[in-house]
Amino acid sequence: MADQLDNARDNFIQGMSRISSFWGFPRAMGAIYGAVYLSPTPLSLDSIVEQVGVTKGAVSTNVRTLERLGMVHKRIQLGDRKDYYDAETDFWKVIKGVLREREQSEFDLALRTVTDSLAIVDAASTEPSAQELAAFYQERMQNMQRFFNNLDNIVGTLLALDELRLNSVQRLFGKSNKN
Amino acid sequence: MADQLDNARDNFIQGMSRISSFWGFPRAMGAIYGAVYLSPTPLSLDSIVEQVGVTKGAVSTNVRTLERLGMVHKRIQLGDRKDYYDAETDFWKVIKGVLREREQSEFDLALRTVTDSLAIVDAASTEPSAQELAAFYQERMQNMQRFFNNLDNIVGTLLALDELRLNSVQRLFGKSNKN
DNA sequence: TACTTTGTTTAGTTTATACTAAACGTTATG
DNA sequence: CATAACGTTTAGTATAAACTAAACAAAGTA
Repeated sequence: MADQLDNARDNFIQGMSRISSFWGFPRAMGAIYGAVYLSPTPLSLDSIVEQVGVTKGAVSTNVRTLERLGMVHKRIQLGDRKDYYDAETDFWKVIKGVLREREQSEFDLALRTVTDSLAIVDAASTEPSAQELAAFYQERMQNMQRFFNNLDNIVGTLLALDELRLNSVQRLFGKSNKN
Repeated sequence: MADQLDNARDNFIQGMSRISSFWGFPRAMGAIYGAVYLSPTPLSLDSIVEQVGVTKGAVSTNVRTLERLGMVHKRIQLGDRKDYYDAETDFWKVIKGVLREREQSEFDLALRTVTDSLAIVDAASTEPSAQELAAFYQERMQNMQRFFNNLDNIVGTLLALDELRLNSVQRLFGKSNKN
């Protein structure tokens, strides 16, 4: 029966919203993705409002970030002023989108923080009185800096490879989610 | 001069607290790790309070979760009632700890959510009227389920390999952060 | 031109949560 | 036994962020 399916869909949407919130995104964002993901046809903004149960404003902003992350795609239809959205079903792409976002925004800010602090230590390291402490700070900070650099390179490489359609992650782990 | 070093340390601590908050952890947690990480000797709870500038209660709770994640280690000294903490400096271990925490807690809850929804659909799939929609739901949900399973296996494998001291990630990408 | 229909923006409210302040339990010590 | 030294717990507060409600802009239509 159809209400059973609705039941399943609601349950799924609720789960997605929980996962979303767990990974630091708004609850509504996951819910919206869940609704779009379970729709056979692209959904209009109002349909999403209806299915998810949040206001138009919330859907508007959240669907925009979803599109920026590449998790949904806007489909415009000729002669129809509404915007329709369907879901990205390649989850590696989804992860890639999230990684890219975080990479750019605050990922190398971590690096910059460490580099800045290190520069301050370097400037003070000539003073003999606190020399051993300065050396210790330098060692620790350099270790962290190295690590962040490595991580940055790894992520950057993965993204770049994927850009070349080689899709390294799938190669590494066996792509069992192609559709 | 020493206040220059203090300056560098404060800057570093502040940066760590920002990174922490960005990844969904309390700000104080990152700050505490930063303070401990930059200390040549294990720090008592009160020293942390002094350096970070939050209350004892906050340090108490945050340092406990830090220890659960394996990011700091408690060092007790004979004849001293205070607890001392030093930092885990192997950042792969740190990541491993965070991954393990998230893996256990809410990671397979995601899986369970999808599985549950799928079960509901399966139960309703005998009804002929909504058959094609049910089939669509099944396909989508199964795809996601497969993906989560793969991801779970990958993470589990990496953790298990690391458990065997093979430290697969370092092998894969070249370990330049050994100390 | 006036009126709909769509999506966006904004001001205000709600909510979750990290943190503070202080009480508390426990164990040592005079 | 009383007091002190630690760490934990709890009740309350502050704050950040997501969401609501409503005004708004844009662009088509009568």
